[in-house]
Amino acid sequence: MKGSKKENLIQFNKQNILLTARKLFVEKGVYQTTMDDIAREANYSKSTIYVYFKSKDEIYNHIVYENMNQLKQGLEEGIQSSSNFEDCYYTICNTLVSFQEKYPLYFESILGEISIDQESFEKMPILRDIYMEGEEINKIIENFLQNAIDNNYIRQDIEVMPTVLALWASICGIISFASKKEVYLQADLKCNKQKFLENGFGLILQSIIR
Amino acid sequence: MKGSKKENLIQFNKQNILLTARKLFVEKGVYQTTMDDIAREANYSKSTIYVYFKSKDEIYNHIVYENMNQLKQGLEEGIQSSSNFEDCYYTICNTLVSFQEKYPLYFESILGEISIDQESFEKMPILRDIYMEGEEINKIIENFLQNAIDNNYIRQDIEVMPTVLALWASICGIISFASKKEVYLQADLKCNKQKFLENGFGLILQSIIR
DNA sequence: AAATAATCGAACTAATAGTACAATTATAAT
DNA sequence: ATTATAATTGTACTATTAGTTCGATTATTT
Repeated sequence: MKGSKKENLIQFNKQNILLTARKLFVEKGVYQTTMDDIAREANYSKSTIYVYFKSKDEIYNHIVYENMNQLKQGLEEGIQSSSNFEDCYYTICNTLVSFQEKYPLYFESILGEISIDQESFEKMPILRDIYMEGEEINKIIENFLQNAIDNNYIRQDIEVMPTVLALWASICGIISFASKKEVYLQADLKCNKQKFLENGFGLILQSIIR
Repeated sequence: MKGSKKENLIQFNKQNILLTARKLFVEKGVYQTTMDDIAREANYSKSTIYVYFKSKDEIYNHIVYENMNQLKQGLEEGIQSSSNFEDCYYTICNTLVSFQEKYPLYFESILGEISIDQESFEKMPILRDIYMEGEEINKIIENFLQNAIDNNYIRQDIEVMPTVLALWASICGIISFASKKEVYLQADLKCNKQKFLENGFGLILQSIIR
């Protein structure tokens, strides 16, 4: 079944639609992009769009999934190419920053407005993929932290999993804030985004370091 | 002008509408609540609703403002009734948690999806009030941190303002995460929300403590 | 009682997600 | 080459809802 000519065509069409949606979502915003827009721009009729995707939401979530996958790869590569603990920590942070800058629309979604109940999974299977991709990203950070503990780079008294998630939540919180309040930081605080981020990441690092 | 019988009546009607909207937003969700719903439930005609508020968004933002005001008061009271630095820190955290639990719909908005440009302020004056209320909340946290530095409770090498905001962003990030992923924390991690929060707040505290 | 202001109601526009389905076109099988 | 099958299209449709319009009605003030 897979790899057949037919299956390939289906995937090709899906990708076409997703690419167009991606482009339009960035250009005009998700809400302002209509299904008619996507159909016109991708050169399909609206009916055909609905053959490939059940709803606009499903299109959106497919893009979220692709982005998560990309983020996961970015994290893996970044971690592998890092030489020491601190380097690795900042690489993870910066990968997240780059991701937020590249896909500001999707960053929040990736942080987890995603439901994890069976019913949603059945209604929209891509949600399960998103969930699983999230799990894998967690594991990556978990490994990083466990490694740091084993090698005595950081405090020995921490519980790995809750700390992984708290770290993740804090770092994402800081990135999200920096992005939303960039103008404010610059104007009222004379503190540019980059400096704010470095300061924030440094602070978080202090919380786990030996 | 203010305090006149007429002005009072206007305020009374506005409050009526806001209270109804508040109730319906919680009951059915913001998006699922229509202007017709609000009009019917509040016993005004739709036309009258539009006399008092220019749009649904304006209604929403008025509620956000009221909530921010409440949060500010909560923070002020909490801080005043705290006896020492750590107590105060956790009081601030818990005030935020309570707030998120009481108004989950509005928590994210309060963290700052609010624009701060002149144009938005002119189109919808309540946005300026929201902005200013945010500034005051910042000041409260700033005072708390400055105090702690002065009294040598925490590290002396900290730049106050960026740290205030990084703290705020981290704590809110953790709260937001805990709320969105409560089911996941419980099911997959056997870690209840309360424990996760305590752990997370403790971590953040480590980052500023002496 | 007349003038003014607030409110109402009901019909309207415009936008858009999603559907229905018959007509058309491309692809595959015989 | 012809037929059967599948994919695609176009068009018109439903349903929902934010926001508008405006003449009629009701309440308040003078």
